[in-house]
Amino acid sequence: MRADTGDVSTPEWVLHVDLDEFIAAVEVARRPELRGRPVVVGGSGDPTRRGVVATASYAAREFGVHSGMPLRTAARRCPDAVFLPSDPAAYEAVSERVMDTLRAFPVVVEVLGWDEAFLGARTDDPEALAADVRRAVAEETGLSCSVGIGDNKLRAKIATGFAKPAGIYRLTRDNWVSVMADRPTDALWGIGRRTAARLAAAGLRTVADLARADPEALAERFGPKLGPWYRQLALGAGSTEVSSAPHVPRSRSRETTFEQDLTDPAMIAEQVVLLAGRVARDVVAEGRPAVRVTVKVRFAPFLTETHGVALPSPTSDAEEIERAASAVLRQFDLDRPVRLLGVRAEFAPDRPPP
DNA sequence: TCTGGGGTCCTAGGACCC
DNA sequence: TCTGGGGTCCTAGGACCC
Repeated sequence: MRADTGDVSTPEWVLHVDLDEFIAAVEVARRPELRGRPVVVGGSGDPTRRGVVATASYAAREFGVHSGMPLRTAARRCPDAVFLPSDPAAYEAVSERVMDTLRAFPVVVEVLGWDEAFLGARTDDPEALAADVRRAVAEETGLSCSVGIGDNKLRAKIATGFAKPAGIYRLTRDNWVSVMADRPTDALWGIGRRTAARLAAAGLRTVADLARADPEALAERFGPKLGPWYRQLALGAGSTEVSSAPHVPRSRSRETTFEQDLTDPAMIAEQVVLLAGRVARDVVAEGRPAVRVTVKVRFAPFLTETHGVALPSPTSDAEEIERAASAVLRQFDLDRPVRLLGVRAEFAPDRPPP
């Protein structure tokens, strides 16, 4: 086993641990007077400005406030909510403590984001392990989490939805059909609103419909990989490999939505250079050179275009990345107001072993 | 629902080559 | 020479996720 690949286990059980209302819970932990109140975290914390909800506390969700909703809408639905700005550094720090708590168990921990992880475990009693995990996380961090137990990652992940809040739920081949068959296809992890609508247009509304569909017809309609994969999701099939290997990023990006749309080309060009500079610092920190630079422009009202270039040679040099981004910007027709600018650097893909 | 920011992966079409 | 077919690479866009 090489140190940089981490542990890979093929476990008897996959547990999916997901913190309850994570970002809101972190904020409440440092402002105890907010406990039980509707709390909405996102953007600058000012609901009159552009931004969306990162996390709403359960009290705020009762008013119909949810992640991704514009802050303005959230304020309309729940005028008494406390609005707070996002503080990524704080969430990162708490997340680290949670993950360390999980790593203290005899399991393989695969981090999925700030507030989620898969655990690969060999145990006769996954419910007891899940309860121990919930207790340890609460003791070490004061936070509540929910745990999905599955015989693969897909089922564990979906199980967590049924466990929330503050619970434990087991979803395996034994109860997959009885629990999932009649649910809409977007109950599956990987099928969202748009794909669910396209599937419905093909007569496939439920998980059972999709499980019965012909893979070749799905490939024809949805693509050679995606079509058959959707059916595998409906069957509850998924990977059982849980890996603690550190994530190797494919790209780094920075983007900004402006409070007021930009129309002055000089100002747009200046912002692209600033974003490219931030990306270049991220590239240097990553320690691998960029091979491609892409610029994203979102025009008012909400039309997004991207253009990119392969760099002449891999580089981490800020001036080269800024120059590339500026050159790419010239590919756009900047004849409409711009609400968002973004710059992304891509790294070389992993080389296959010789 | 007037729609953030940071990512990943897949698809389709055109270019290019033999 | 009005014209095949397949493979691969590149690019833009879309969908999804947290």
